[in-house]
Amino acid sequence: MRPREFDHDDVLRIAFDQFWRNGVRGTSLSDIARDAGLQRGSLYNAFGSKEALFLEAYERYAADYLLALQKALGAGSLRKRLTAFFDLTIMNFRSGTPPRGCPTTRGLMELGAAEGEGLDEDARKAFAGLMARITALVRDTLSAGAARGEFGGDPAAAALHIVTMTRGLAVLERAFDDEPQLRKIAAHTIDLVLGKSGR
Amino acid sequence: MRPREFDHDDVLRIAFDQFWRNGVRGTSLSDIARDAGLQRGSLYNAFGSKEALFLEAYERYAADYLLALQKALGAGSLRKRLTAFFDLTIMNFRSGTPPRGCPTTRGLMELGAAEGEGLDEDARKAFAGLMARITALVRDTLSAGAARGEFGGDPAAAALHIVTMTRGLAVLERAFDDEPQLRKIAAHTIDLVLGKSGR
DNA sequence: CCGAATATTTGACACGGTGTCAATAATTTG
DNA sequence: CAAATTATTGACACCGTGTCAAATATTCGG
Repeated sequence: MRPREFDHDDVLRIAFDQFWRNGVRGTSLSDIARDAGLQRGSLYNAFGSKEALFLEAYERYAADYLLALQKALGAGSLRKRLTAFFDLTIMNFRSGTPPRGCPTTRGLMELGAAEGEGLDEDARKAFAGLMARITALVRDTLSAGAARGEFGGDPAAAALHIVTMTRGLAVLERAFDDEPQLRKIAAHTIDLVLGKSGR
Repeated sequence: MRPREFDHDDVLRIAFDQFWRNGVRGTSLSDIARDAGLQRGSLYNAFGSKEALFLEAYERYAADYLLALQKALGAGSLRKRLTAFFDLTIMNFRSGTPPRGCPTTRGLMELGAAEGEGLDEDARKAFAGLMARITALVRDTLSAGAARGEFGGDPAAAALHIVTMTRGLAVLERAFDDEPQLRKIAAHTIDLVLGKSGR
C-alpha cells in the first residue's frame, strides 16, 4: 500500500484551528488543504466529507478540553475549583485574535441548524456527549464539596445550572465582546450556587 | 415607477419561517423565492443579499417577540412573572415539528461564525440589541418586585444571570431535545434567584 | 391619451464551494 | 521484480450566491 503523505493528527489540528477561527461555514476544504500543504482530494479520501472532518477534529479537541477542565476542577476549596472552571471556560472563548468564541458551541449551532441529515445528527451527539461529561465532572466536584460541608444544595441540579450558564456565556461572548461582564456573570453564578457568604 | 408584485412583510415572514426551520445555511434564496412565488432576482433587488434579507426578517420577528416577553412579564407575583417568562422562552424553542430551536440565537451563531465581514457585524449588533432589551425588561420586573419586597438581590445582576440562562437553554435544547429537563433547569433558576422558599 | 421616466422582473452569466470519479503514482508484499 | 493496494491528482457535475443587461410594467407630465 501507498502510505499517506501527511500526519492524520496534524491535519485534524490544522482543520480545527481553521474551523474555530472562521467557523465551519467560513472554512472551505481548499483553505484547509492549502494550510496543510496537500490537495483537496486527499482530504476527501482520508475523511470522507467536510462535516466528517470537522467531527473528527472536534472530538479530538473535546478530549483534550475535558482533561483541562478536570484539572481545573481538581484543587483547592470548592469556590476556588468553580472559579478555575469558569476562568478556563472564559479564557477559552477569548483566546485568539480576535477572540474565537466557544470552540464546542459554535460548531454545533452552525451544523445543528440543518438537522435530520445524518452527519448533523452525529455532531449533535458529540456535543451532547461532551456536555454530559462536563456536567458529570461538575456534579462530582459539587458532591465532594457537599461531603466537606462546602455546599448544601442538589449537586446534579446545580451542575446542570452551571453548565447551562457556560453555554449562555458562550453565546453572550459573541454578542457583546465584553470579557469583564462575562467574568462578573460567572462570579455572580458562583455566589448564587454556593450562597453569597462564601461559607 | 413599476410597483412590486409582492408584499414586503409577507416575504419577510416567509423567509424567517424558512430560516428558523432550516437554518440560515440550510435555506437558499431559491427556496424562499419558490415559497413566496417569485424569482430569486426580485429578492436580490428588494433586499440586497441573503444576509440582509435575514437581518430584516430577524428584526421584524424580534420586535414581535419582545412584545410577547413584555406581556409575559407583566402580571402576577414576581415568581409568576419569571415563570411565564421562562415558559414563553422554552415554548418558543420547542415550537414547530420538529422543534426549531431558538429563533434569535441560531441565526447569530451561524452568521457570527465568519466575522469581520460587515453584514455579520450587523447581525451581531441586532442580536446584542435584543439581548440588551430583554435584560432591561427582566431587570425592571425584578426592580418592581424588589420594591414590593418580593426580591432582595441586585436586579441588574440577576437579570443578566436570567438572560444568560435563557441563552444556555437555547443551546442545550439543540443538544438534548429534552423539554422536561429544560423546564427543570428553569424552575431551579427561579428558585436560586428568588430564594428557594419562594418568599 | 400618449410618451418619457423609473423601478421591477427576468434570464444568462461568473464565481466559488462540495463532492465524485477515473487515471496516475508510490509503496509493500509475495 | 511483479502484483496488489492505497494515495494522489485533476477534471467534472452540481448547487448556491451575486451581478448585469435586457425586457416589462406602471406612473406622471404634457
